Amino acid sequence: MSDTSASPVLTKSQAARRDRVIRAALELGAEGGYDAVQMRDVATRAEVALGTIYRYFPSKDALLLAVMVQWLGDLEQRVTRHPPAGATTVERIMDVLTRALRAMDRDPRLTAAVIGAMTAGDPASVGAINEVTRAMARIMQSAFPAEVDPALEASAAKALGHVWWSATISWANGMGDVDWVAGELREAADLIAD
Amino acid sequence: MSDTSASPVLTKSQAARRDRVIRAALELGAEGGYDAVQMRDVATRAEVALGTIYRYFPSKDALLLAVMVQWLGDLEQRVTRHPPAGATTVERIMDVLTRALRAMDRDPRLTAAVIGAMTAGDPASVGAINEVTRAMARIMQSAFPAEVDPALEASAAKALGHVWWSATISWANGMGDVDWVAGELREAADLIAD
DNA sequence: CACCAGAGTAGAACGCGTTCTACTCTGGTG
DNA sequence: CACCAGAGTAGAACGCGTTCTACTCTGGTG
Repeated sequence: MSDTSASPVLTKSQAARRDRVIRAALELGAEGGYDAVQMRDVATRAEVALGTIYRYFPSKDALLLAVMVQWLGDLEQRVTRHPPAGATTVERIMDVLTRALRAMDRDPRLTAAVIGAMTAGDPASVGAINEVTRAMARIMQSAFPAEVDPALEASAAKALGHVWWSATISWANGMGDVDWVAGELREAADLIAD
Repeated sequence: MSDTSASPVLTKSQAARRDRVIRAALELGAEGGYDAVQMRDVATRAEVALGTIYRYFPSKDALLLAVMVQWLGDLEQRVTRHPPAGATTVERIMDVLTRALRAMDRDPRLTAAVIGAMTAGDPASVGAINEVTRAMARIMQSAFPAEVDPALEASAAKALGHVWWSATISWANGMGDVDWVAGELREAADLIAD
């Protein structure tokens, strides 16, 4: 699901190793942000040789992206289980986005680390980034009522996705807090969602 | 203009040195992108000691940001000299943005390098990033007719700025070409500009 | 069981951003 | 002119991502 390459199915102990590595990166990132995720430390904490990490992930950024993919998968599950609430489309959109924002705000250092990885332009990460983008779009679409013109809805979801993405990057770079991001999103949602 | 810190006014030879450094970074970036802008090479090409670069710019990213600030200053001047053309607001917006896009497309490696620097989350760069954002907003506002409600106009310009920024980052990361960015922008502009 | 491919390990090595050291040059002040 | 602060220089050194080397372990096949 998160592996676009022809992954030859991991053995149980391999999957466990991969998970340990992701968790170690996640913990270090939550504690100290991007710079604190040092590959030597990840290796130590995951009880794995440094070289082994590179067997599973082509780079530090790819590893952090894997963290994000897992995180987004969790969010999507939650949204599926608890569909967005609200009378108007704008309210429902804001409900979904606010949930995502809250989750990000819980581990700001980690989120910033992951966003940094996504925007670093590592060619090896393009696949993972696409996956993230699509997941975000799916999550957002669940906020639109069923009877809206699909083309228009896709446009609106895409535009809002851009606003989301841009504002989140700014936030990760230290300008404005979560409320600012929410404000930008609401302003755009008012403008766009008829 | 680009220095928020209390810069004690550069001497002529200092300004020249600073310019040589920026130009060297610009050239290397245009030739080979972010990775090709190596500080040792910048120093050599600018005929300056490695340490001297760090007297002017706190980091590689800050240096690349200075490149972008200069670039945007140029764009703003051009737009002021040749105001955006077009009968409708959407057309005028697209005119401005297309000009910026063309300029970016002329040096894709450099642009990607600069975008990479902007999204790297270096705290020392926040000032420069704010400056870039404001310049972009100013440039965009020149495309709106004078009689529009200023609050609405500001919202629209901000939202479009987000779309611009997000799409450009995606482009810099290798997904979609300039036409894709233009498409995303037009779609959003149609949606937003009444 | 004997064997082998290839996954994992410890740790050295490399590359490039950044910092530091020891020195020289420059341009303003008495 | 004598002097000094601090800007500039050459190059060593450091830190961390990434790669490489030489070796061991593991789990599947005859």
